[in-house]
Formats: sequence, C-alpha cells, structure tokens
Amino acid sequence: MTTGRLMTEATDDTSIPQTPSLGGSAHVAEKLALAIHEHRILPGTKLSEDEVGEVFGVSRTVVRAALQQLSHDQLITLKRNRGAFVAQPSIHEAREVFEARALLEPRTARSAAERTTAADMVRLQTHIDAEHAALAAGDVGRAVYLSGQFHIEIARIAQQDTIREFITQLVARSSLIIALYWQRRSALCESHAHNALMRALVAHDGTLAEEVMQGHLLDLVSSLDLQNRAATPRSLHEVFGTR
Amino acid sequence: MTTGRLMTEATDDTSIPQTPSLGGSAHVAEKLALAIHEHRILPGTKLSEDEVGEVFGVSRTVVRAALQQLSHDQLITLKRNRGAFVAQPSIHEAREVFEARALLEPRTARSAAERTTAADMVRLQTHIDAEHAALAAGDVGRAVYLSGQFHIEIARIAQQDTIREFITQLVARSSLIIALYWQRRSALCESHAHNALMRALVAHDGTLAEEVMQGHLLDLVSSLDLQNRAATPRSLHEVFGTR
DNA sequence: GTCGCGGTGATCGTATACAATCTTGTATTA
DNA sequence: TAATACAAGATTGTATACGATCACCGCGAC
Repeated sequence: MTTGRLMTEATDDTSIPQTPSLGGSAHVAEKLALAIHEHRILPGTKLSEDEVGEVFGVSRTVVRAALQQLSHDQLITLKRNRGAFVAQPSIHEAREVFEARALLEPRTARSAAERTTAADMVRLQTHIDAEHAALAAGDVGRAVYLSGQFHIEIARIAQQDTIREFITQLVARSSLIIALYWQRRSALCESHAHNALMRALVAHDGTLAEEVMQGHLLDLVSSLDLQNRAATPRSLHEVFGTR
Repeated sequence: MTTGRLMTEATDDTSIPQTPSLGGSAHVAEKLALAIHEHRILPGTKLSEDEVGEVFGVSRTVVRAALQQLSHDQLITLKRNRGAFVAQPSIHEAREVFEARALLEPRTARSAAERTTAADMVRLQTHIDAEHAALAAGDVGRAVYLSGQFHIEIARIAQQDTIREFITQLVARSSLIIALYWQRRSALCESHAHNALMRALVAHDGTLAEEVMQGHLLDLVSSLDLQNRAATPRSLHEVFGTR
C-alpha cells in the first residue's frame, strides 16, 4: 500500500456502513465518487481492488461491486485482468459530454424556473455560499464538486428525475474533463453565472434561465483546452499507443 | 426451480462465454436484457440469483454482477435481502421517460440526417425488414425490441455516443413501459413512421427528420394508457398505497 | 545490439462457504 | 376464532480460496 491518503482513510468513519439501508458497496462507491469529483484522485490513477478494500476495511467482493457501479457511470474504466483506472475522457468524449449537456440543461433550467419555490431558493443560496466558501479556502476540487451539484439541484427543482440522472452522469464526467483539460482562467465567472441562474429561477423567468444556462455551458467549454491533442495522458501505454 | 423456460435455457448455447473478451457477467446480463426487451420476462418477475445461475450454468457471483448492471440500467429493481425484480415503471416514470426521449431524439435525428451514408441506409432498411418479419410472424415482443434498436441505430448514425447511451437506457425502459401500459391499437403505424424517418435521413433532410421523430414519439405515447392509475401494479403495497 | 521467448509475480475472474436477514408456517394463548 | 410469538426454511450479503490471465523482466539466439 504505497499510495495512501489520496482518499479518506478508514479511520475517518466507523468503517461500518452508517446507512444500514444501503449496501456496503454503495458506501464505498459514494466515497470513491466524491474523491474523484473533488480531484483528490486524479484521472489515470489505478484503483487496485486489494488496496481499496484495505482502505475501507471491506473485502474485494464489495469493492468489485462498487467499482462496477462507478464503471457504469464512466467515472472509472475497467480493463480485463488489468484493473480499474480513473477514467480519462478523450477530447472527443469531452465535446460529446458538453454537447449532451447543452441539449439537456437549458430546457431543464426553463422547466425549473416554472417550479422554483421559496425553499428551493434557500437551498440554492446555501449552495452558492458553499461554493464561495470553498473558493475562498482555495479548495478548487471542492468548488468544482459543489458547482456540479448546483446543476443537479436545478434538475431536481425541475422535477425531472430521469433527466436529473443523466445530468448527474454528465456532471460527473465533466469533473474528470475539468481535471484533464482545465486551463486556468476566470474562476469567478462560474459562481457569477450561478447567481444569474438563481435570479432567473426565483423570478420564474424560464426564457432567461434557458439563455443563461446555455451561455454558462458555453463559457465552461471555452474555459477548457480542447484543441491540443495529448492533454495529460497518465499511462505510458497511451502516450505511445502500445498494447 | 419451478418457473423454467421463461428465458433461453442453458442448453441453447455452449454455457461457456462465446465472447472471450467479455466477462461472463456481461453475457448473462445481455441474455436477461434481451429476454426482458422481448417481453419473455414480464415486469414484476422475481429473478432469484440461484435460479438465474442454474439457468446459465454460472455461479451466483457472476449473476450478482449481471443483476447489478441491469439494476443500473433500471431494467430491474434490487431490494435488499429480498432479491431482484423486473422493474415496473410507474405512470409518472413513464411520462418522464418519454419526455426525456422527446428532448433527446428529435435533435439527434436531425444530426443523423446530416451524416447518413449509403451503408447506414442499408442497415436501416435491414432493420425495418426485420421488424416487418417479426410482426408478420406475430412475435410482438421481438418487434418491440427491433423497433427500439432502430432508434438506437439513429443515434449511432448521429455519431453521438454519449447521447446514444442515454437513448439506449430510455429505449430499454420504454420496453418495460410498453409491456405495462400498452393498449392495443395501430401496431403498424410504428414501422410506417420508421419508414418515413429513413426517407428523411437518406434525403439528408434534418428538419423533416426532427419533425417526424417528434411526431413518432408523440404517437408512441398516445398509444399507451397513461391515464388510468393502477395499471397493472404487481405489488399489493402499490395497490393500497402502503409504504 | 536487438529481437524473441519463457519464467515470475501480481492482479483479476470465478466458485464456494459462511453469516445475516427476511419470509413463512406452526403452535400457543387470550 | 384470531392474534401473536417463535422457529424453520429460504434468500441474499459478505468473505475467502483457488485458478486464469496478463504485464514485466531476464536470458539467450541471431
């Protein structure tokens, strides 16, 4: 066990699932997904079954179940007899992800605007405050995670569970894409756009919400470097195309 | 083992994975998914791990992996310490599924129209022929399956893998919805719409393809009975609203 | 010096065994 | 008679063990 402390150690929690309604594998999957979201585990990192099991104090059986779930969400890639690796979306995949988001999210924001309640407003404001706090603390990973949760929250307000699930997957993959292709620039425009979105929502202005969301997603894409090929491949095999 | 012959028996194939690149669990998951698609296994059916393992000649380990995958696709529902059951989408979920399809597929059809090649046309025509053959043979289940595959094929032509994956999930759930809420009526309009779609695609008429797809999905929804609550609920809890 | 080849270690794939939980049948009692 | 408590059976949840496959590395031949 040479890597260590990339993720929360087993001593952080009771190592016994605190949510008895959930299976242990779901617990492990959540923890891993959060760590990936927050960029505490970087794309390309190998997730050995033994190692993960040791960290969380569970057997390989439950680790395998968790990894399979994450694989289905395309957060990790399973290679037969090789192991699990945090996914490294290609530039092509990155474009597709944001095209899908552009297709789903503006319309969802419009729906959300028509249904935003006072309670929703409070939740959104809390979210934005948390984003600001994370940025102020310099915790970029957490800020990225919270920023994604904001988009998911909008889908929740729209009361479209099926679409929300898709957006959840897209946000997760977006987190990987940001980790790979982010070029530092305007980090503040993010939460600014979220503020504008919230204003449109509470004003029940669906058209405005749709426009703001569309522009926000475009800004997001343009803050990435999707031109240069060969952006941060971790595995030597991928560098040279062997295997 | 009292149920039997709902799905293809183990003697149908070699019971040894014929695709060595795929894990055995993927093989089992595919067979089960196909059986569910074709309505050979109906919503609400319990899929016991032992039973499935016996049918396919594999151990519970691989069955569990397959069931987990199907659960993620929402084809089955896993209940802790209870087992796996073929999913029974509620009317609300059914509406959401088709709303999501209405959001994704028309635009995807437009993209596909701009990229349809001669080879694609052949594939589409083959598909439509197979649909006709299945209908002529009275195999409604297979016709439903092939009809869904047609929609997935369009997403493939559009070269949008991410969106294609979403549509694949939605088509799968649509199959369950059709099994639950289908009210017999115009079974032929289906393939007719598919013919119209193909014509729009080969003519590279994106606008027409988008319109046809939108209308086709609306027809599909209106062929369902999503008004009556309590349409074929299997669980008594759902009948009486307890828990 | 480079290419090909087999040994070796590590890791995953699958099967089996045991523990925990739920369901169900039965007997007991008010 | 009906309700409850208890026990037996069945099913899933988890852990462990063994076998298969692949990557890595050293050795030898060309």
